[in-house]
Amino acid sequence: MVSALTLERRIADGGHRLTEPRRRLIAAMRGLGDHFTADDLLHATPGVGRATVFRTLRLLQDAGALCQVVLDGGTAEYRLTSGGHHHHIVCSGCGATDDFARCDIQGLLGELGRRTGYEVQSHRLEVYGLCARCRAAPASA
Amino acid sequence: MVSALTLERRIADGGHRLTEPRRRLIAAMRGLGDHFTADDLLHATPGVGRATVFRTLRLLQDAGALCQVVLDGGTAEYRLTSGGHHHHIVCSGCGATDDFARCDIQGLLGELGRRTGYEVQSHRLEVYGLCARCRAAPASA
DNA sequence: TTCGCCACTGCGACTGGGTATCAACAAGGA
DNA sequence: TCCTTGTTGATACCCAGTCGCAGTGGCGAA
Repeated sequence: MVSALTLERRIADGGHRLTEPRRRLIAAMRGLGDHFTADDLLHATPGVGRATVFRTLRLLQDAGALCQVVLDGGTAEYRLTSGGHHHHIVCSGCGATDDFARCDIQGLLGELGRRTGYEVQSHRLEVYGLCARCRAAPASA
Repeated sequence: MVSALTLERRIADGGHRLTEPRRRLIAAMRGLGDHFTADDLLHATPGVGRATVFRTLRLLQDAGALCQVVLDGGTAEYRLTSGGHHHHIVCSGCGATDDFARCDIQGLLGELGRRTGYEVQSHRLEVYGLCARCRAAPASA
């Protein structure tokens, strides 16, 4: 988890202003925990406008402090991150997410580039499964 | 590319009816070529309702004859496929897509499962880059 | 060939997630 | 204190996809 201090510093370091709505959104993100939707955030910060929520989400994404997780059904969630190249493993039972940074598929990507003629630039890898808690209690939500 | 005959047989084999709108949608998919959006399909089949387009897309996805490709920006396109586990490499220049079936990341997934406690069930891998044609003519769209 | 069931249809309203516009506001440097 | 300009909330809009429903037509049975 990324500390709120770091988040605030990232905003300031990016030449952006540290306004009251942004502080409240950051606090709400910490309160919401591991993963949240834009709608969760919207409800957690009454008085902050819808557009501001999405603008701040994009700001933090651009700053590398937040990333979007595509769930199995195609819906999007957000997750605070310490930045850098990484991927997600998502629990299809409870929606919990985890990061993993190691993705040694460079060999695969290299061969793919040679075979298809593409110049590979980036990739997106999402892994779906059941977390330990959901495996222990399959009926939980 | 999958032949229209195969598509029609897949629908019939699944216990579904081969109706006129479905025939027209299949013909349009062939005409649209490699990859298309729901909107392309909608415009290529005037008179066929919006809901029917999406219902038929889902039907073919369920039948394994069609797959959804998530582009770099998060938007979705569709692509006829011969089925089976595979992934996509997408050109960020012209939007062309290619399949690739080989994805030897079982080692990575296995280690990931052990380390995180997840029971890995599935994964989604999309690779982005520039196709040979776009590399040759960078200004093309 | 006709009949009848029910899967399928088009329509149109709706939803969810996100963006655009704009006038008013406020952070923070001079 | 003033001023610039980045940021704000409200609201309308967009896009992709879904839902509900009454009418239609595919296709197996008679």
